[in-house]
Amino acid sequence: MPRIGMKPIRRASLVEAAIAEIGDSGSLNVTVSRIAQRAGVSSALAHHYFGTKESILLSAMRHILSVYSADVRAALAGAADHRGRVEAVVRASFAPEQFRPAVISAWLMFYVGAQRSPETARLLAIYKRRLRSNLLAGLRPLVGREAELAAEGVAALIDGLYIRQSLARGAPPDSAEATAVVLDYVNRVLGSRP
Amino acid sequence: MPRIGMKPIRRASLVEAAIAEIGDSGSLNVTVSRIAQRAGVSSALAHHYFGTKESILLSAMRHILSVYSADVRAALAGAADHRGRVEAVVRASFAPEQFRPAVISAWLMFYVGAQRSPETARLLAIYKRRLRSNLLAGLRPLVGREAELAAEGVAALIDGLYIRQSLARGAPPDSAEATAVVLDYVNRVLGSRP
DNA sequence: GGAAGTTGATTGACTAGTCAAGCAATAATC
DNA sequence: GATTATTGCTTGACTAGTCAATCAACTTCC
Repeated sequence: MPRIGMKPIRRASLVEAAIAEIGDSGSLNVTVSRIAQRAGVSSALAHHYFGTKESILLSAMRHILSVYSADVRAALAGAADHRGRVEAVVRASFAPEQFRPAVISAWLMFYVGAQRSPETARLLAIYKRRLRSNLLAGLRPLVGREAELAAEGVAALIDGLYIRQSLARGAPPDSAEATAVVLDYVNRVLGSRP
Repeated sequence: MPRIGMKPIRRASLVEAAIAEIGDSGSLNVTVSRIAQRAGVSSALAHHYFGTKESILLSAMRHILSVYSADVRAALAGAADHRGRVEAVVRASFAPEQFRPAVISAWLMFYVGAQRSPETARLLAIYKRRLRSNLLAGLRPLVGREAELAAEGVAALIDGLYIRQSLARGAPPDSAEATAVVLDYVNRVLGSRP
């Protein structure tokens, strides 16, 4: 049943299947066969479209990062002031679409992958830089040179809450509580300033 | 050259080699052969003493956790008041002996392992509970029911700083800065209370 | 007829775990 | 004090299994 124009469809469904598979198996059992099977195709086809397994996983990572970036941009667009911008970044980070088991597992796997794959490390470094930059843009006008320390703290807090959630398999992620923890920190940093 | 009484020596050196190997290769390349080779023995010997690969890795984890526990206890013993106890836990968490590349990589691997190994998850849950309990003991007398949120924040901050450091391969971990970030948070929570 | 899409079967590399045998130090026996 | 048995230690070679990647062939569309 070969229909023309399947390339983007297959690529998308394989990427989706890879993320789901990572989420289910906890990131190490992911074989190309399993990903392909979940996407409803043969493993050979996965290789046909991606070449290597690493390429599939990198595409999955790029997909997650780009969805996250879009969410952050959308949240920032609706923010009224500096404080609002910081809160927007935090809320976007824990939006239910992001803060769900499959994506959380995928993030953990990215950190592992970055240990050996330079391309994974590069993508993660871009995320890290962008997050820091977004936070600083909101914080610096409000707290001046304290901003650096605070941005580092907020970023680490976000990453830490993700990683801790990955441990609680079974318990569904609680976006509201995670957001509350980070915003509490932000409030302490900003105090009652404008 | 078989001398009697080698069992504890071999077990210790294999555990040490496992941690070093995890640190070098970033946690996934660790094969029993490599661990054994680094410890200067054959892979069969590693199986003789540990039975399974998982058992080697669990022993490595237990070793790291027990050293960390001892460090925390020692730091707590020297603390004068509640605030000192919280600071002691934080400082112990980033003591140079703990906060070094091999151990940081090992922690990352524990989180990954916990996804599938119930025993790993159990050990990590114990660590999580103990950390929380240590923090609460110091925080609760000072901030009452705000303590829960603060303890969760401090714990996530510690985990997050570890995970972020795992990314900075090459750059040596900066214990002082990590400690400063967390203590800054603690100070904001405690304010200028006694 | 050619191009795009797809797969079953295969290959080659790697790995955890097993096994039987060999070696050195101690203990038992005379 | 010398011989022998026992025990702990160690290994090379092997098994069985997995997985990424390749290939040759088949199918449908234009």
